[in-house]
Formats: sequence, C-alpha cells, structure tokens
Amino acid sequence: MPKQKSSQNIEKVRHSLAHLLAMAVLEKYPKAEIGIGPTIENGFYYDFGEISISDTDLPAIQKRMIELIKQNLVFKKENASLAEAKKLFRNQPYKLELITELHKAKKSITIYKTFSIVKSQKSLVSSQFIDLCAGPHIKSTSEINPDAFKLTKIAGAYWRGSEKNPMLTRIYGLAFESKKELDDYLKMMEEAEKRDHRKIGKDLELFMFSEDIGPGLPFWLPKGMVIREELEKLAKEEETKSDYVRVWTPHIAKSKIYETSGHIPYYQDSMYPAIKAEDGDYYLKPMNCPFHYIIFKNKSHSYREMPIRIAEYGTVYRYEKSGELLGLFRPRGFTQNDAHIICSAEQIKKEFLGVMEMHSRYYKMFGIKDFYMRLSLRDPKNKEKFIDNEKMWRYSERVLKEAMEESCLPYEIGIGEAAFYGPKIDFQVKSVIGKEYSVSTSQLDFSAGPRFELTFINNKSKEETAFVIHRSPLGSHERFIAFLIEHFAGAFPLWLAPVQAVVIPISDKQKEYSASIAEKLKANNIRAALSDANETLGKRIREAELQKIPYILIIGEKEIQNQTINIRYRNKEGLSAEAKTKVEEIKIEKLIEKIKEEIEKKII
RNA sequence: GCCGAUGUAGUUCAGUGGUAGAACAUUUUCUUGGUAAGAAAAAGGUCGUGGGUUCGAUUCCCACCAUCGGCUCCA
Repeated sequence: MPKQKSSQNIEKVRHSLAHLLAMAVLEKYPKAEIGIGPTIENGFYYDFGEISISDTDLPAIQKRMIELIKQNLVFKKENASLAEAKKLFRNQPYKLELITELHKAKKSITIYKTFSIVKSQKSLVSSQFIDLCAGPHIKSTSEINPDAFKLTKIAGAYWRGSEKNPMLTRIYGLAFESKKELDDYLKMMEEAEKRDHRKIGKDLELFMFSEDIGPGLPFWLPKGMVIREELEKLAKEEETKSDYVRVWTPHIAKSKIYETSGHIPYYQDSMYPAIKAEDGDYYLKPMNCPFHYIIFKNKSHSYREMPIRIAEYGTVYRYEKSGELLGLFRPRGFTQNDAHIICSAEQIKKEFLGVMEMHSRYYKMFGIKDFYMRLSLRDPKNKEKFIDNEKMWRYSERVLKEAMEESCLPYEIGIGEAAFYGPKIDFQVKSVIGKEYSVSTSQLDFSAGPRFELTFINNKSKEETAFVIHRSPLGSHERFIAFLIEHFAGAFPLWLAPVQAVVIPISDKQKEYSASIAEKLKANNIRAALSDANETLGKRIREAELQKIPYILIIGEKEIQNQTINIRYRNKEGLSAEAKTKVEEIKIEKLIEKIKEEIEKKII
C-alpha cells in the first residue's frame, strides 16, 4: 500500500517539476512560448517555442527551480471558461490551440496556478505561474526533494509530434523521491553505456564505419564476421528443418518492380537514388520481397506444393534520413534474415504459428527473456497510410490475432503500427539503456498476391491468389548482433565467440608446447589463438579477459610435466571474486571434448 | 530531414591566437614472468573539410561533412 501511494506521488512530483521548469524558463526567457510538460518514465519534460538555449544554460535553470521549490509554492486547481482561458493564455499560441480543442471536444478547461504564501498573513498571494493542465499536482513544493531531480538534456521535438509542425525545444529532467534513487539511476545509465554496442564493437574489433565509404554502411571486421557466419549457419539449419528453400537474388533492379510493389510511391524518399543506365533506371534493392515473388513466378504451382518458403540472407539498402542513423541498429545497408512464405488463405494461421515457434526457439537459445510481442494493426482513423481494402484488413487482422492467441505468448496491440500492406507481429526487446526496439517482424501481406499475380492452381483446378508472410526472426545481422553485443556485454557464448580459446604460455620455454595445443584445438574446429607476445603473464591474461575470450588456457612447466592444461574461465558477471579466478587442470583430450560439446549444445 | 552538442595520434582524452601533449596501443631493447597492466627508448598528428577575420588560426567567425543526445521516420 505505501509503495503504491508513493509511486502515485512521484508522478505528481514529476508533473509539478515540469511546471516549475516552465516557470523558471519563463522568468529567464519571457518571450518563450510554452507547449506541454508531461511526466515520462523516470522524469518529465517541457517543450518551449521561441527560445534559444543550450545545455550550458541548464544548471542556471535548475538552480532557479530549487529556489522555487524552497519557497514552498502552492499548486491550486481552478476551472476556467473558454473566454477566461483564452484571455489568460493570449500570448501562448500552443496553449490557445489546446484550449480550442478542449472546447471543441466539450471537455472542461482546468488550470493550475502556482502561488507563494506569505507566512505572516497565512494567505495566498501573487499567482506566479498559470498553466493549462488537467493535473493532478502535489499540494506544495515542500513535497519535492530538491536533491532528487536533475535537468538532463535539451532536444528538439515537433509540436504534437508532427514533422509538419514547428520544432520546439524540449528540456528533459529526471526526478525521483530520493537523491539515492537519482544517483542509482545515473549510475545505472553509466553502466549501461559501457555495454553500448558501438563501444564494444570498437573495443572488440567487430565492425567499423568509414566516412570515405558513407554513413550507415557498416564494415564487418574478421571477429564480427565470425558472429555473422555463425548466425547464418544457425538460420540455414533451422530453416532447412522447417522446409524453407534458400535462394540468392541480385542487389539492383529496374524501377518497374518497385512500382509494382508500391514501394516507389510509399518509400522513394528512403531509397538510394536511381542508377541511370542505357536501358532505364536501376535501384539498389530496399527489400527482398519482389525478388522472391519473381522466383515463385518462375514456374506454375499446384496447391500440393504450397506453402512455398523462400529464404535468403538478403542485403538491402535504405537511404535512412541522416539523423535516424544509429550504429548497427539503424544502418543504411544491412543483411536480413529474410524469407517469404507464399501460402493459401487456409494456411496462414498455421504458417504464422510456425514462424512464432521459430522465434521462441531462437529467443530461448540466446537467453532472451525480456521481450514481448506487438500485434501491429492499422489505425482505422488514419487510413491513408494503409492500403485501402477494408475486407482484407479485417480478415488479416483477425487471423493474426487468432494465431497470436494460440501461440500463448504475451503480446500487446499497437494501433497504427502495421505495414502499409498488412498487419504484423513485432518482437520487441529493450536495449540495455532502456530503449525499446523491434528486433524482428513478421508480416501478413494480402496485397502482394494480387499486385504480383502470385497464384497457384487449387484442388478445383482454378487459379487462386496466394497470401505472403514476410518474416525475419533474426532481424538483420546488423540489428541482431547489435542487440546480442549489448545483451551479452560482449561476452558471447562459446559458440558465437570470435576467439573461443587462447593459449598462454607462462614463459618462452612453454611456447612450443603451447603452439601445439593451439594447433590441436584448431584441428578440432575450435577458434583458438596463441598469446605468446613478450609481455608478462598478468598482462596477457588481462588482454584475454578484456577480449572476453571464454577459455583462457595457461601452460607452465607443471602442465607440461602433467600433460594437462590449466583453464581460467572468462570472468562472468555476478560471480564471487573467488569463482571468477577459479582455475581447473584438465587433459587436452578432455578439454577438446568439453569445448566441442559446449559449442554443439550452444550453451549460453 | 529538424533542434542541440561534439570533432586534436590507431584508441581514450588534455591543451593553446605564435605551426601541439598524456595514457594505452604499435616498433625495438632489456626482462622469462603462475592467473587483470614489468622497464626503457623510438616512431606516430595538414588539430574533420573548405572559406573568412588576422602579421599569424588547431584556437575566433561562417558554411559543409561526420558522430552523439532527442524529435520525426523505419517497407
């Protein structure tokens, strides 16, 4: 009970802080226009127009907010008539817009006034700040802990989230009940930053970018390539088991195909511009779908062979807007774990369930527990974003919902999140820094069938139009590996580790024997390295630990005599100091057996 | 694309209106070390790119590019 109450209170505190922020900003920048100031996870923000500030101005604003808090200002709610409200906010265009809308929607207009109290008179005086607001708020700023909040950053944000509107300046703040919670949160974010895939990718030499090549175009370095290839191997195995067939398709194509697909009208802005050739315009492919349809159409199909599952690790290029690029999460060139299941209407549900089972297997394999699925439907109020086919939307959304229910996996519904050609199921995970994103997506497409004339002959000898399921359980190599890097903090499970074992001779005397051990490991398909540089043992162990190599094998005189190997296991988080440095002596044959088994079973 | 910030050696970062410095990494030498950094020396930079101001710009101003934090978008 008390916890519940306190969590409600912090919401009020955060909201009240947003008002104080607006108050402090208006004092310092009287011409500023105020937008909205809601609470968010861990804090609050407020949007301002007609203001020019940078993060160096934040400490002064925060200082003023603390002064305001210490004045024990009182929040008071009032109802206002349309005329009163319009008068109060006559210089605030954004507020006027909201007032007009509230009035139109026949909702009551409430305002919050912030007063200061003159102690001697015990009465309220001088309303210092008035905001259009539904509340609720705390009674007085004495409820705010001035040490438990912090203005963190400045960002641009479109008024009401639309690109068409002016861009306002958003000031973000964190707020908690105690200073300790704030400090803990800041500490946590600091720790999370250490797991950032961009940092680890550089430290472990997994991938890189080059300004000379172009933004958003990743290079896979030898160690990162190992992970890519392991994932690809996994996908091939799993897909073969599930009766997929594999293909390879070209990377450029004539424009006609994208006109048929509808991508040119919908997505031309985010495609690389055309390559001009004598016989017309060619585009880098932004998706693999039409190519797989063409393969399907290469011959006629009977209902007996349906469904047909065409798979490819397909490389695509999308000209994402410059500000949208984000390491491997949002590159411009990436390779998808793609496949298209072309099936009849009756087969949709079963195929979808199969796709979801495949997801579950993968997620279990990687130990991904913190995820949920989002059933993404169209927004019936915003139909222009979606293909106009009421009947098909209803049918598709119903089938997907049924499949979702039958899968027994937890899911949420995302209105307006559907693809333009059909509903989808996205697998949502959270990155270490708390950012949520879709790792993979499975979509039902009822428009590709008629558009591309994807048909098969049914059991009544009639031509029947097929449905398409787009699916990519492992997303793209880029996004999935970015996720795995953060998920494992760079300490990949043995089967994915770029270097699986490093052999470290204590001195030059054991160099030759150590080299022979490394060779033996390699002969058994174990990715092994020899660390025989002219450095101290401690340093070479440190380097192996920093490289997060799972098996560190130490060889000294004793090991040569006993014909054994001394294993130091990679430091694992959560282990006691003692367990971290646990060592074990083992015969080489037994070690190879152990490592091979661990790789085979993909132990995490 | 929009708002804000940043850009100095391979990496992480100091610093300055008078053509630059540390640590780690690299190379060489010494050291042969029993579980997370042994020592010394050397080499390494058109201070993101292009303009402008100035006797002189890496430093100040402008533009562009890239990256980062957000917004928008993500077939």
